[in-house]
Amino acid sequence: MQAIQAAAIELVEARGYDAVSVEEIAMLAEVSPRSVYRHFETKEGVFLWDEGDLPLLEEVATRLAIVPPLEAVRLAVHQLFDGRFDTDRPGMLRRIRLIYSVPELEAAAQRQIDEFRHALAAILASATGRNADDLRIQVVAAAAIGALTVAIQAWAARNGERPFAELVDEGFQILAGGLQL
Amino acid sequence: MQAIQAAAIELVEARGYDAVSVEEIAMLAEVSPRSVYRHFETKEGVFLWDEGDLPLLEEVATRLAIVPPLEAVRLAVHQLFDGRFDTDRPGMLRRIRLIYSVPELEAAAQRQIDEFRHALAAILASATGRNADDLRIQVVAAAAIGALTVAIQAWAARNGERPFAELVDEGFQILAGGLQL
DNA sequence: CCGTCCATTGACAGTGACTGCCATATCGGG
DNA sequence: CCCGATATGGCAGTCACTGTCAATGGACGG
Repeated sequence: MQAIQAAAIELVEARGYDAVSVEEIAMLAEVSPRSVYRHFETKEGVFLWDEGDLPLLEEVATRLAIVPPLEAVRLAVHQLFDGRFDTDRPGMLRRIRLIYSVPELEAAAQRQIDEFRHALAAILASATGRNADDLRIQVVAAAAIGALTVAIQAWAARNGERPFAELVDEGFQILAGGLQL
Repeated sequence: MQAIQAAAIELVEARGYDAVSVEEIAMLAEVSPRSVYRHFETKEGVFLWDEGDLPLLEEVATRLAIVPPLEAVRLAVHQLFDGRFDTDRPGMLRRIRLIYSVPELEAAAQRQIDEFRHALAAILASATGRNADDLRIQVVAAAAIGALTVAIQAWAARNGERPFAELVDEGFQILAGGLQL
C-alpha cells in the first residue's frame, strides 16, 4: 500500500491528478490495476490513506471521563498527532498540500472528516448522557472538527514551521473564547 | 433543469442512488443524456442544484460593516433562508433527506459548503483588516459554517417542525458561549 | 413566405473509474 | 509432498463524463 501511495503521489505531483490514471499508478508500483482496487476503495483513497487515523476516537473517549469535551479532543490530538507532524514533516507536508490542491481529494478528505464528526458526536453524547442528535452536541463536535482541520491546513500553509501543537491549542482557545474577532 | 431534478429525485427515492443511471434520469425527463450534462456538471450536481445559494455572501458582507462576524452570518442566513424553509417545507425536507442519506451526495454537498467556507473567510478577513490565512479568521468561519450545517441537518431530522430560524439562533448562541457542555 | 442565423439538443464514439468473475501463484502447516 | 488459504493478474462489462458534429426549431430581416 505504501508503494502504491508513493507511486501515486510521485505521478500526480508531476502531471496533475486528472492526467494520471490508476493504470499508470499501478504500473509504476509494479502491480496490476486490479490490485490497486483490492487495497484502496477508490483512486482518491490511495492518497488519503493513513495508518494512524483510527485510534483517535478511543483516546477522546477515555479522556472524556476526566476533562470537558473540547479539552478531551485537544489532548487526544496532541497525543496521537504531534509526533507524526514533527518526525515526518516533509512527507506530511507533501501529502497535505497535494490533497488540498486537488478538489477531488479535498472533497474526499472532507467526507472522511465528516464521518469522524458523526462518530465524535456519538461519543460526546454517550459521555454526557445527552441524546446524539442534541443540537449542542452536534455544534460542539462540528466546531472542534472545524478547528482541527483549520489547524492542519494552517500548518501546511506555513510550511510546517509553526508547531502543529501550537496551532491546535490556539484554535481551541479561540473556540473557548466565544469566537469574537 | 427543474424537470431533470424532479425526475432524478423521483427515481432515486424509489430505487436508490447507485441503481439509477443518468440515462434513466434523462429518459424520464424526456431529454438526452448529453443534455443532462449540459445543465449540470455532474450527476451529483443534479440533486444539489438550488437557485438561491449565491447571494448569501453579499448579504454577509454588507452586514459586516455594522455588526460582529458571527452576528453578520446569522442575520444574513435569516434574511435569505427562513422563508424558503417555511414555504417549501416538503420539498426542502425531501431534498435534504435525500442528500444526507446518500454518501456521494453528502460528500458533494460538503465540498460545496467548503468552498463557501473559504469565501466566507476571505470576506471576514477583508472586513476586519486581517490576513485571509489568519488562524482566528479561519476558525470563526469554520465554526459558523459548522453551526449552519448542523442546523440544517437538525431541522430535517426533526421533520421541519422546529423552525429553522430557531435552530440557527441556538447554534450560534452555543458558539458564542464558548462551547461548554 | 422564405432564407438566414442562433441556440439548444441529440447521436455517437471514446476515456477512464470501478466491479465481478475466474484462473493462477505463493506459502505455511499437515 | 500436498493442500488449503490468501494474494494477485487478466478480462469483460457497466457507467460517469467529454468532445465533436449534425439536426432541429424558433426569431428575425427581407
